[in-house]
Amino acid sequence: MSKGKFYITTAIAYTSRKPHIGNSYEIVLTDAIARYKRLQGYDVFFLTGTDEHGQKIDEYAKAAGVSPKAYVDKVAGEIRAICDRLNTTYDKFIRTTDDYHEKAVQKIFQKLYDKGDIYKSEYEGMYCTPCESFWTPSQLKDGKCPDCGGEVHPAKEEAYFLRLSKYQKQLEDYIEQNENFIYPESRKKEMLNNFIKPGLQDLCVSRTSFKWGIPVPFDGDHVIYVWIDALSNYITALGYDPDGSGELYKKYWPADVHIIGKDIVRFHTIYWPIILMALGEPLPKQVYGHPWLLFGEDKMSKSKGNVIYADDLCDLLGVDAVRYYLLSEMPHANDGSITYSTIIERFNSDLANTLGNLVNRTIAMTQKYFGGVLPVNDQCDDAFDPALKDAAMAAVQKADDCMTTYHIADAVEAVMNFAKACNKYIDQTMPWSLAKCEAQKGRLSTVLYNLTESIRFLAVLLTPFMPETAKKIAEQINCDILSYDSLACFGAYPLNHPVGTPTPLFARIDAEKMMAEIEAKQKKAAAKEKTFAEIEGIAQIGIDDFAKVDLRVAEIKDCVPVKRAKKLLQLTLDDGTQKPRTVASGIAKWYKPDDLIGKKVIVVSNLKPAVLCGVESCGMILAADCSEDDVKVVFVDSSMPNGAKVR
RNA sequence: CGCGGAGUAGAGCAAUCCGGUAGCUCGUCGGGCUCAUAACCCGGAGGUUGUAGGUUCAAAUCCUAUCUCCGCAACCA
Repeated sequence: MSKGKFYITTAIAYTSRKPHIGNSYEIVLTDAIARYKRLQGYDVFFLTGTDEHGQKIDEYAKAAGVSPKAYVDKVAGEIRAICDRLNTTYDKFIRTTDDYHEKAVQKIFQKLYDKGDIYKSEYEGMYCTPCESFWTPSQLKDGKCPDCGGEVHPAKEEAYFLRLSKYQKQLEDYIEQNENFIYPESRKKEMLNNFIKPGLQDLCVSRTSFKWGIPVPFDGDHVIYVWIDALSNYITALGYDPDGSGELYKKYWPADVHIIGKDIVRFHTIYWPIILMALGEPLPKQVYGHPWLLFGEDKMSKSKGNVIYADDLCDLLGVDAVRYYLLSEMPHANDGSITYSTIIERFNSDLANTLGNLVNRTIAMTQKYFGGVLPVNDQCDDAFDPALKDAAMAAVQKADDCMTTYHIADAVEAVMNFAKACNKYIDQTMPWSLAKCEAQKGRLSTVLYNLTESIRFLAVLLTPFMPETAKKIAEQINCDILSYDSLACFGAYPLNHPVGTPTPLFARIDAEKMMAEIEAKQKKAAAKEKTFAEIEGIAQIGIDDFAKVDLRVAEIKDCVPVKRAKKLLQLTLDDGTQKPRTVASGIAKWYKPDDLIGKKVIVVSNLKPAVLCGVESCGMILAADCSEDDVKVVFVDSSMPNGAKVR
């Protein structure tokens, strides 16, 4: 029985590097919602994928010494593998380098251009010829180029713009008329007050500074702005085509909800709706900006070897435990945190003790007292029974309320609270005591039946969150009545029906032992990282490339903090020339001026000057990244003369 | 004074909009039970709600100041 269609998407993941566990939250969250909707009978289409264009990827690929395409193929593969490992049921995995997507995006761009909503204009500014850079009047320093201090002249560069201004009123009306469009509420105010009401400026939607993108169809010098490219995936994946869309598109668009991180709400609630309005297509019904998963103790960093990846965690604890943790630990509005000790704690207390033990003890008792088959009886009810049944029905209702507002953690909690109610029911009814008296057999049978039926409720309710566990529970109670509709009333579990064998669902974890293992693993990873990993994959250069870098010994004569900058120190160096050299360095966190004055360092003397927080920096001093959060300047012997060339 | 978020029991969070006995989970301590995975059930201890003022009969909640932490931006040449 279908309740209608439900189209749900994640943001597509940027293929800059392998995602850690925090990045994996979104796909699990979306999967839980998708599974829940399917369970309820919706015709669900669940889309995820990867965003593979842009300057950053171009740069990463260069650093790795491979082509952008080879780079994104590798990372997209890793991302997809993690989605699969997390047992997510996406219906389609789109890549923005897919041929059909690129073609459709070009058509979209063309259509908007033909319609006049994208227009060619000029990016105006002050141009510095030697630096090949544009500057706005406010960036200029005394009317000169802030980079080199040279003359600038007014110049124009052509670019394509999207007419956001035209749709401002229409967007504002849509947001105000559709209360739930931007969710949660707080983000809606943020968008309206900060961006829309002050007035939208037309958006520059093409780039000429790099090539790794989809070319503008009628102007090969430009590539399409990555956000136009990326956002379009929600419709190109369904076969949207300005000249006539496919069946999937007709069936599923508009999206019922876009699940995205809170940092990209702006793109999804301003640019995206306007693109759709310009195309004449309906707008998504809702955009949910979820919070981020942060890291409790230390910051994760490769060099410490403590980056938590979803697949490693799955190896350690099992997929469902990871899903359970992500879904139950993340608050609805605030950022959540993750540590190994909280994962283990939750695993033991919720999964092993509350849930696993409940299933185990119930089935064990059924086997022990009735050989696994509960005889039909006349349902000897007791005072505790209505409370249990009410709790079951309440859990279904509460979970549903929470799921529809995307309070996933609360929905999970509602289900686990019911498991606790079952444990309490066992203590109240004391089956072991009933078993001692033959006259109580009927009552005992009723109690165990109620428990088995309750466990069936749990199996169904847990399906969206822990699909494998739900399946295992169903097997142990030997029951395939698992539809959502079967929760309409208490008592669908068949009478006189054999249960399976009790097998622990989750083995308790010895926290100390596991922490020791993890630490050992991290040490190993950190050691490996320091010696090899950073060096592997770096593109090789020739001696002539190196010769371009001019390194000199210099003495730090003076050092002051830079105003308005947290990380910068301004150094004055004696590099052997007559002229003192000023260099800005981002080491304020680790060094005080007094630590540096009088010391000798190595300076890259022929680096193009740059202005940082108002300070003109001519060159840079060498320093080592000792770990993610520790930097040490390379000091050299004081006997080296200032200005000596280092090679 | 760049923008924003957050400071509540040992830990993680709720209550804050719209003032009215500060709740929940984990841990801890005590008790109970013995079907079960040292599990389960009950109870206790633990908080002058970051700090200082103010408004009020009454402040975690409203106002002012201040400190700290975290994102973003800027910036790590």
